[in-house]
Amino acid sequence: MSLKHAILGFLNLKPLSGYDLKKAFDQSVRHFWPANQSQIYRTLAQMVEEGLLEKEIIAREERLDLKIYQISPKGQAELQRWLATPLPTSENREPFLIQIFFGGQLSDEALLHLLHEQLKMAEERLQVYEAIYQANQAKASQASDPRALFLSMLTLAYGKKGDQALLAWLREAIEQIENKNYTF
Amino acid sequence: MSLKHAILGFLNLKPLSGYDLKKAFDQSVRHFWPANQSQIYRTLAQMVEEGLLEKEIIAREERLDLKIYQISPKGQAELQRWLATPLPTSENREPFLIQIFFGGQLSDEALLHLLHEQLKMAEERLQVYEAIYQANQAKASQASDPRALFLSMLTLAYGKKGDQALLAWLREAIEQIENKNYTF
DNA sequence: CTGTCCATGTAAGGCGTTACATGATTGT
DNA sequence: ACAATCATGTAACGCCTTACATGGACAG
Repeated sequence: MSLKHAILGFLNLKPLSGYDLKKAFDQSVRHFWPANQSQIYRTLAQMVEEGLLEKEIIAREERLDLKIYQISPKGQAELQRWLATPLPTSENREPFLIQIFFGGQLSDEALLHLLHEQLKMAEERLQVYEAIYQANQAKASQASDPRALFLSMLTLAYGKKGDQALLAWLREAIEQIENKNYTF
Repeated sequence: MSLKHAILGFLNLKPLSGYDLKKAFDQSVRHFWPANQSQIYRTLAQMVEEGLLEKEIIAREERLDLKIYQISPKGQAELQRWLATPLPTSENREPFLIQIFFGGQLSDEALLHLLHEQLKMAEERLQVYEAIYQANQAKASQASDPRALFLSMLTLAYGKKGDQALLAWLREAIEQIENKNYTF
């Protein structure tokens, strides 16, 4: 389960509450591993049971107890093991491609509409990636660990390259359909 | 649920048994929508209940009854509606990127090993795509519906472009890590 | 005083995977 | 004779999503 390992990855940097973890996901890995709140809490409980984490309960008057999770030695070992183990390709599902695949049953207009919508979304996503990229580039010179920063930025570069390829594909597809050029 | 709509897409071309459907998936859309056998049978039953399909039972002496599924008018309407409706971007999970993101906690060797394994897998996948592509190109001139064939081939082109982008990204990452060049 | 943030969780349901179960037919 | 293919399904489990539930602190 990758969610578990992503949590271990964050907690190995520093102890966090469930709430903080959710923010950490949303601010970084959500583009390739969205995590939802209720699932985080459930998984955290499970991981404590498995001995991967330790839970520290901080009582506060008049407020909910704050629960801080720390990685255990067993958790660190598991993280190291998992991080170094090559994974089989993840089988990604692309419902959009099902639409294209069966596009023979659709008019040119409907088809082009689908493609233009994808184009719009990919463009917007790419702009978001570029903005994050540049913001980090500005801070790069003061980074305490340039190698770690570089690696985290690699995941962004992956997103950018992927979107650029998608855009090129979409534009070509649109043009071919418009010209009724069905060669491939 | 996209599985349902993919099934509608196939059955709109011609009636099939559950077994045939599984083969249809495996021979075409599995790269962007793998479907597993038991799920197909369950979904088929569900779709009959919803009135999207009709089930014809063909008795055969001494063998299991053969069950052929046909799309109903309601199913055709639903397929048309779904095919023409733009979908939000599907959030794809990439466990491999989690490993890279937390790669700061890994040695260069371990990191390069991960990347090389991905490289190998992407190269193999790309070769498979190329082979399918060329096999279809050979048959393209006799196609009864060149537009439909073109569209199904578009999904393959998508896979190829995506893998090419992945390969470029991987090669660049490997080189940068080898040279300890952490710029981005 | 209204909304957003902080902070925790539970419950139900959906989609998908893995394992199990059965038995005839066809090809080597 | 043995394996692969044809052909159908059930059961259990896992991961994720959506909706629900609660309540203090703080900012405009």
